[in-house]
Amino acid sequence: MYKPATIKDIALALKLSPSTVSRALRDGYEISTETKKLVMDYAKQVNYKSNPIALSLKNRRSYSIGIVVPKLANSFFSQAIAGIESIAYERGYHTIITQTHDSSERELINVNHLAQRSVDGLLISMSAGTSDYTFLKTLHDDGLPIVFFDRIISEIETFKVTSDNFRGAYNATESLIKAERKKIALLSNAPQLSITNERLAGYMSALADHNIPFKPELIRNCVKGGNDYQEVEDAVKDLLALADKPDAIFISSDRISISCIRALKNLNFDPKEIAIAGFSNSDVVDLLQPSLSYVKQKSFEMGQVAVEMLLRLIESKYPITEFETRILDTELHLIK
Amino acid sequence: MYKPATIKDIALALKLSPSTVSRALRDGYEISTETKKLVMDYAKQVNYKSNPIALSLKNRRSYSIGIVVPKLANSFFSQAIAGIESIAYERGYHTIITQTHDSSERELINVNHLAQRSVDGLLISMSAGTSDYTFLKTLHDDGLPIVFFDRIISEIETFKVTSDNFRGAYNATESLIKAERKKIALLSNAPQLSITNERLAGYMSALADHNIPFKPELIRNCVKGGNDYQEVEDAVKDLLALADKPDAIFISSDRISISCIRALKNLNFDPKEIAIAGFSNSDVVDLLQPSLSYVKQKSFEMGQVAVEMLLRLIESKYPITEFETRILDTELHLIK
DNA sequence: GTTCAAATCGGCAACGATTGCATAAAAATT
DNA sequence: AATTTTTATGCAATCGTTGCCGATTTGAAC
Repeated sequence: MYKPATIKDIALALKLSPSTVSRALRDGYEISTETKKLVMDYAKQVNYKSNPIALSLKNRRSYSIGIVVPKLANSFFSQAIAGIESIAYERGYHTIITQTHDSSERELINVNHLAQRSVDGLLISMSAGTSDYTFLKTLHDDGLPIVFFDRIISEIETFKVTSDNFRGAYNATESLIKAERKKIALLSNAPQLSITNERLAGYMSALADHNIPFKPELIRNCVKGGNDYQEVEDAVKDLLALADKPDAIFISSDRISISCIRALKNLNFDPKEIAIAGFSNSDVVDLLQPSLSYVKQKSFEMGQVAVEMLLRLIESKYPITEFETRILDTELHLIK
Repeated sequence: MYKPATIKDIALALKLSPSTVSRALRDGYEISTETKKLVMDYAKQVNYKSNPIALSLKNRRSYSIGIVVPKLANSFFSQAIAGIESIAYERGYHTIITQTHDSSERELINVNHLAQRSVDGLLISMSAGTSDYTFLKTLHDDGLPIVFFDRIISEIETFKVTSDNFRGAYNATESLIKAERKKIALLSNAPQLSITNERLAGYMSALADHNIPFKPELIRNCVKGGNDYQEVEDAVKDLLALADKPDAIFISSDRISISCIRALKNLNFDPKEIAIAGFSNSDVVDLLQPSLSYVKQKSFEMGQVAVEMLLRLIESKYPITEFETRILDTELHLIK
């Protein structure tokens, strides 16, 4: 049975009271130098480490923050987490990472687990499956600091950070137009996500600005967000079977972009026939064949911004009522 | 300030004692039906959830397990984590994921944090940078259940699970030989890792079995394990500048495989001139150009096996002294 | 010699939940 | 009516730590 040394053990061994040991370890002014040395030496000897669980219980502060993302296998999120950690560690906080696999049940469980494990705050990017936010609203109303990133929601007023999805989608779509493409299809993500709608708006706006009529029949929603390859392949097959076949596809999500590339390869389509552009933060996107022009989000920076907002909330002495939503711009990488 | 409802709050509101409330909530046989209903209804009303921190403190059991991996952005590890979660959740355990970025300092901090947060056990795949295992040995000797997966060590006796790295490397190397390649270079990982040496042995054995002389000058160690692209590009450039230039490269690590592909592309090498085969669990490896024959590990299964071993350790009533090291076979995917 | 203050240290309580033991009240038995 | 049994509930300790108050000792000042 794993049982680390406690203050009581030290007190017993040294015939002191637990309070004295505690103060000696924290270098309290009321303890004599000899006692301090005695305690500290013995503590080192038995490898004493203060128990954060007991401290959490007493202080309701844990110096750890919870992270909830849909999928770690998604490069965007692992990059954002790296950004979060880079700041959090520096400021003395630990991170506890959980993933939901885009399931709202899992999300509910993970969030509650983190909240009850007394994390000091929560960084969350919403799952595609979630439409009921009351569990988050309850926690937030009870005073748990929460910051949303990337997949944000409007139902809760707090700090948020996301990408300029509108402009990213606009630019990518425009790049296809400038490459002489006229019939640009859209492979879209789950419709309840903020990013889905912003990207759709960017796509439509680019079409409008270039006097290309918007055709709803060129849009396919992949509600499983690329977690299900077959759904994407079916959508692609469907699009390419249209009488008025599209000559380009804009893909509004990372995982769907990958699946679309695979579908085009499996269906043996000529890359010249179909141009593709899409959102992707994959670190190998430049090595993929067929190749993809891609919109890259500033994932690492987004993680950093999010955690800085959260620490502001956590460490503020007075309740904060003025919130900000930061929008980070995106980078368009063209590939001929 | 975030402050969820406690048993005391309920007791006060209902004019009962905390003990009665506790027993009513756990459906104790000694509590009258009316009292139970009263308590349960009120608990639901104020959204009462038992505080796992308090329980951890009392029971020294948290029903959560700690996971320590080098890098989440590495597909192998995110797949293994998914495997771990698939079993852990089913058995009522939570997971706490941390990454070390292959830094042994970070590893030490994360492991200690998890141990003190009273996880019931630890699943760990070692960082490339670690050579001193005393911190783990101390925890293990103190009774903390630990299971190693993938990057295992021999210094601590416990359950372990890894891939058949020898055979994977052997088969991949042999496939290059069968494709008429005679001068096969090796891009290798950090030498203190178990997997590095096993894969090196497989490579050498395949050469020997086919009467190809082993040439040390064809081996390059990338000690940063592909975390540093430049290191890999330099190694590749160096190999291709040899007078007796290799006609194939076997790459013994996931991240290095990707970097090597990028290097070959950046250096504009003719794919026909250099055949490559390597370990990779990337989910887009089949879409990469130049293409790669790859050895895929059973990552998901490995996570499942590891967590099952850990739960055996955790839930065993008596100390376990007979340990097992499971070896999972690998899959070779050939690409012409 | 008396009073007071500083220097050290111990004891108690509390954080939230559980549980063995004791106790109270009500019901059943004699 | 007295006693036992059943039923329901409260008390106190526990986990590890720390804040607060009180106690003791020592020395100095008057």
